This record gives sequence, C-alpha cells and structure tokens, in this order.
Amino acid sequence: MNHIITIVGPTAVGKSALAIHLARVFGGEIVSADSRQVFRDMSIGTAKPTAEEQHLVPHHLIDVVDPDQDFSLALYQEMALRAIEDVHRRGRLALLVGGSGLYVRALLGGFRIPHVPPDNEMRRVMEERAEAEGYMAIYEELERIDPTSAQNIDRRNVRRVIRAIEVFRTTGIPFSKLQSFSPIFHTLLIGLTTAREDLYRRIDIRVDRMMEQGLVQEVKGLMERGYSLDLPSMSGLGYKQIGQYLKGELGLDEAVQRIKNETHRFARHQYAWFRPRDENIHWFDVRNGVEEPIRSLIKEFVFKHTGMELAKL
RNA sequence: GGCGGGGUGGGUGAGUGGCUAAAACCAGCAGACUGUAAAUCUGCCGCCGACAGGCUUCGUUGGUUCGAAUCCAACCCCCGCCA
Repeated sequence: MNHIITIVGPTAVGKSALAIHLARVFGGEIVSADSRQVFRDMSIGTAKPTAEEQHLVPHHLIDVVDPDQDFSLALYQEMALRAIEDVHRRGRLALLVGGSGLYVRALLGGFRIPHVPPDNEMRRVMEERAEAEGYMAIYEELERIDPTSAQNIDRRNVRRVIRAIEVFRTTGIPFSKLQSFSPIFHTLLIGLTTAREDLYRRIDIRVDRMMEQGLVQEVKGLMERGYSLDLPSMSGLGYKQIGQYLKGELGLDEAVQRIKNETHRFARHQYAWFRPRDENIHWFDVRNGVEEPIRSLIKEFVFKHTGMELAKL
C-alpha cells in the first residue's frame, strides 16, 4: 500500500506528541520530515523526540548524519522513500511528520530532483564573485544559459542562481528543464494549527525549556568537538544564537530572545508551505480536543483506501 | 530650587530649514522556494486608496519663515549632576 498519513504544521504546535499517540494507537511508525533532526548530537535545540519516545515508537530519518556532513533535499527524499517502503513492508502504518515544508512536498509530490550533487568549490567561487562584483555578474550568466530559470529566480537570491548555473554546467541542460514531479503516495494530510498568539507562547515556553535542558551545554559540546558555526547544521535556530553567545558576541538573554523571535518568524514561514486555506489539508486547532477526531479521520481514510480495519492492526 | 541632557512612527534610534511619511535595526504581516530549506531571497509595515494620489504626523501651544521634526518662546513630562 502506498498510503501514508501526513502531519504538518508549524513548530511547537504538537505534531510529535500527536504522531506518537497515533503511532501507538494504530501500530504505526514515524517518518520524520525535519531538516534539522537528521543531525546526530543536535537534540535539545531541534526538539528531537526523546530516547524514551523513540523507544516507544520507531522513528525514521532522525540522527542519520553527523553535523559536519552534507545533507540535502535529494538525500532526504531518497532515505525517506526507503524508510516508508520498509514500514509498509512490515505492514505498518507510515506517519510522515514534520515541519520542513519543502521536504514534505518533495516527498509527497515525487519531485524529480536534478541529479547534480553540489560542487562546493564552484559555489564558493561564484559566491565570492557575486560578493565582489554584485549579483548581476552571475545572474547574467544564468540569463544566457537558462532564461526560464532566470525568469523564475530572484536575481538577488544568489544561492539559487548559483544552483541553477551549477545544474546547467554539469548537465548541459537548463535547470528549468530538469524539474518535474509525479506524486506517488495517497496521503491524508492533517494540519495542526492554533492562533498566532498561542503559537508564539508555545514557542517561547519551548525555548525556555530547551535552556533548562542544557541547550548551552549541547552547543558548547558541539563547538568543542570542532563543529564550526558556519556549518549548515549549526545555522539552525538555537545553535546559531547560542553559538554567538558562547563566542561572546551576544549576551545570554539577548541570545534567548533572538531564538524566540526567529522561531516566531520561522513558524510564520512554515505556513507558506502549509496554508490554512489549503483544502487538501484537514486542519485541526490544537486548542480543541484533537486526538479523537483525527483518529476517526485516519480510520476512515485507511478503510476507504485499503479496506483494512485499522483497529485490528 | 539651580545647572545640564532629552521628549521622533508598536520598540530601539537616526535626522538639526526644503531632496522627509521621516534612515537603520527590532517586532509584526505577506510571499518565493526541486541537492545549504530552521537556509537563501522578496514585498508591505501612520491613515484612506487596487493604482494614481490624497490626508494627518515628530511632547503641547503659539510664533519666525515662501517652507519647520529641524529655528524662537512659553508650558508639560523624563533623565543626570548640584542643593
């Protein structure tokens, strides 16, 4: 069966807790769609499910690379696909859960990602060029080789301009021509949401709890082990700011406040991927009792598509 | 009571006669997104307006001036030093 349950929503609304509950009730396994929980030893700051929780129900795509290893959308897609296959092979229910919108979409939408691994050296050179000569210097190259992508990408977004050029240089085919998608899953999309005010409050509480749990120690440990702050993994919320604090660039209170504020902003951005008015998503406000209606929604979905009685699983 | 500094848009804070609805940053709102995505990038952010544009603002009141957040006067409030 290629049916999966997907749970999306902004950070700190309670996706993980709900997923664990559902997985236990239905005998499911969780496939994470979180771009930060993939890194080992980054647990407190990424609000990773605890060891106990992971013991309670199998989680996939968590702790799959070290903080100094490259990770990417393509890699995620591959690994997640394999994980879901495994879950299905075991005859269990797969719950895709996470707040990384692009990851969820790439997986569900079956994105065909141009098979061009990053060329870090080339990227560095081009970034420097854009830095020195201005973004137009590289944007003009993209306009020449791939007008369609040039049209679609903001010229000031140097990072994306470079990726498009990178793809063309190594394949000889415009980036825009190599992009396609074909969905492979039937999914029940469940969205968790709440009022902004409430969301921000939840975020702030969570950040305070991370501090109590030893976020500073965690970041310190990572830095002591040589993980530099300019690693992509260390650019995540919490790690960046605490890193700045540890380097003496920021007071602790200031760092914590920034984590909160930037997480607010992040949560807002997440709604750009999971829109409240998206009719494909079954939205639930977490301020109301949410578990029961979601359970019946899932039962109905699974029965309808597989004829199986979930309660028996 | 005396002396000095200051009151600017939700916050911090530039601006010292026209180019200023007023920098920058923060907060907030909206959006883009196919191998860095918790990244990167964009728009809005006094009021009305889809746009053009209009309207009201820089403690208060009154003045100077063709023109004031910017100059003058009085008053109110805040902060520092002296008493």
